[in-house]
Amino acid sequence: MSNRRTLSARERVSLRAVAELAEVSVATVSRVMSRSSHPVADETRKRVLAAAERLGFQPNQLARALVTARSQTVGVIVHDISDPYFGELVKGLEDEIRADGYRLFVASSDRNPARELEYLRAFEAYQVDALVFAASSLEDPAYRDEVETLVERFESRGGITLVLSEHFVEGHKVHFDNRSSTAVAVDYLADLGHRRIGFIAGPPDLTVSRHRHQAFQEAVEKRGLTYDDSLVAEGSFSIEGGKRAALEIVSGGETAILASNDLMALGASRALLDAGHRIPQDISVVGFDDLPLAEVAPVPLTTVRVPTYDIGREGAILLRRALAGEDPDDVHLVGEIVERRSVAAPRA
Amino acid sequence: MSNRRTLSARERVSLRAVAELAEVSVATVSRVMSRSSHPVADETRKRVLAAAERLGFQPNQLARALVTARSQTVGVIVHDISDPYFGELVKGLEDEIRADGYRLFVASSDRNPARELEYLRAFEAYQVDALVFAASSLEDPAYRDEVETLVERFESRGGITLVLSEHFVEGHKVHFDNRSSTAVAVDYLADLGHRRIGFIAGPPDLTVSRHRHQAFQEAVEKRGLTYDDSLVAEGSFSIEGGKRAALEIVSGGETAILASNDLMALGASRALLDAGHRIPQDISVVGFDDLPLAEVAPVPLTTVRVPTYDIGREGAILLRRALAGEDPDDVHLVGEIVERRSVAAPRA
DNA sequence: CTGAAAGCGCTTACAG
DNA sequence: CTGAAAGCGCTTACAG
Repeated sequence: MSNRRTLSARERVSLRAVAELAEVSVATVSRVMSRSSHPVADETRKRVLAAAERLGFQPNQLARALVTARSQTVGVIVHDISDPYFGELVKGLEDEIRADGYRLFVASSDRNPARELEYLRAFEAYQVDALVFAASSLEDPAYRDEVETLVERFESRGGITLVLSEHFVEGHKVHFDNRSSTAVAVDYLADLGHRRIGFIAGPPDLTVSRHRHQAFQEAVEKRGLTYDDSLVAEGSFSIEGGKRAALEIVSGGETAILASNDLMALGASRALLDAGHRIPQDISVVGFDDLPLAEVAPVPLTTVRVPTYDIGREGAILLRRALAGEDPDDVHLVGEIVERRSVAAPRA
Repeated sequence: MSNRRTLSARERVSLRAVAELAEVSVATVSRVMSRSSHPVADETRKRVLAAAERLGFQPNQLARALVTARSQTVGVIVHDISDPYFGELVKGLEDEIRADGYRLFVASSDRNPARELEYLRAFEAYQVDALVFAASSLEDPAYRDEVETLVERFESRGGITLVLSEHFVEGHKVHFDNRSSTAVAVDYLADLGHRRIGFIAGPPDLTVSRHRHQAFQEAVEKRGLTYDDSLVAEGSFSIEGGKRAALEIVSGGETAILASNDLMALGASRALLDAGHRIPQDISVVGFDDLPLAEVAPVPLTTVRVPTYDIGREGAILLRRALAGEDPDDVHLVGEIVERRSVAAPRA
């Protein structure tokens, strides 16, 4: 470690070095190293490859990107990479796009408009080939204007945008229908006989929170069930928030709680159990996402399955096609209830 | 979306465009935009800034990186970004290094040597300023040779390497002492009176698995407790693996199980409970990591706390200093038991 | 304080 | 099939 500085003078091996060793021009080396379709004599190719091998030549992607205007990178915005939901999604994206030689910048906005904008600008500066909005948009007018300007400029230069969340940005999109999926959960509970259902909402400044919340209210009213403010609390999409929200709601005499993500459902389950309520005998809990962890919840969690990995994966497939100049159709993915043990019919 | 192609001809706005509008040379524009210390007249600076603003100029980082040989990017290798452990670590890294203007490439090796090598080469090609090994090394001789060659070359060109895991690579390092932390867990259980302790190991081809496993054996023997093969099973660091392993072990009459990560401890807890064992009355379970989810486990999990976020964060601080040309000392972080409800003294 | 020029490491018409 | 040359968008001695 100590000699790092002294060695730092040793130079990079460039096309030129390879060219000199192979006794050909840099143009020729470039052609063989970049797998250009331009013809190169077999014998020449061999010499070049040997020289490259010998010198441990690695083409500089920065230089290549600068001239081709293709960086082979994509920038993805998530809310929080430590949230397993986003980890799963990014994994799906990466697993699929990797083979095409694309590398991923990943950035957590922390749901902070300024921070998200900063990252978006950085992505632009690094000339990413695609922008991926894995994070739902923030409900902030100034932010909205800036994002739209930026995306427009980005696309006008040939950039692709891919939307994997509830977002106002228009681009290629993997749709997950939060509204109908929320309704599915409400119907499921209503069919079981629940009449008073509590709801734990996500952060109010997120589009996805608003959609799930509205869908909840609509579904509940459509079924003729009670909807009032005492039945809903905000849980910030976090474990802690879920705990707080559950305790806030639980006094209202409801027989079930629908949390708008699993993290909150997990927190709610823990808090409810610790407060002496039995799940599902006293109260049912339903989550949203179906994280791998939902199965090892305090009570195995019945939840709405969001095909998170596939959202990433299908997104990558869209991306590949769009990057290749095609105009692929958007894809639509749906949720479904996965029944575990946190739900039962209300006691008579 | 439909007009993306037709617009793609519109050109990027470059230094030159700004220079023309401001009626100065590109050198001058460069100086003001890059906050160079080279003097620029106030009046000139104002004109440049105005022109840049008007054109929506974003300096091209690729070009800048090519000439400065500083890309302001860092490449981080994790095993699996959907594993909350790595998500947490990357978050710590990002939160801290972001302010310095560095962007993160993140890549999941999937514990596949070929894939990890592919990413490492890509990072080199993109001229990242630093390589971060968040993932423990793989126990594969050919891989080891290649990684060492690659890292040596990388460092010889002035690159920084940062190790945040059990790894053979030498570089700046945040040490987490897996051995002593494992011993702490064993001692904790032994002090409670446990004599037969089961162990769920991680994938055998990972250095960190081997270290924790060896430390377990040593600690157990030091305490004069039983160690034999029937007490250990491999659980691949996953929930599913933890389930399988727990069921495999549980017949051996042990009174406690130590899982070498929380994911496996969670799976084990679920499987044990479902098989009719009570935790901790019949059997105690101890995890390793203290994921945020450990608290919302089937039984709130007693576990060894690994300061994951801080490993990332402290790593970023080291990185910042190393990148600035200093030679910061490595940092050492320690584990501790966090007591929840999955452990009790064995029944008499 | 300002600018002309060389150069970072590539790719790609163009000419032969 | 091969190469000389221009150029991608920047930075930075060097000269004035």
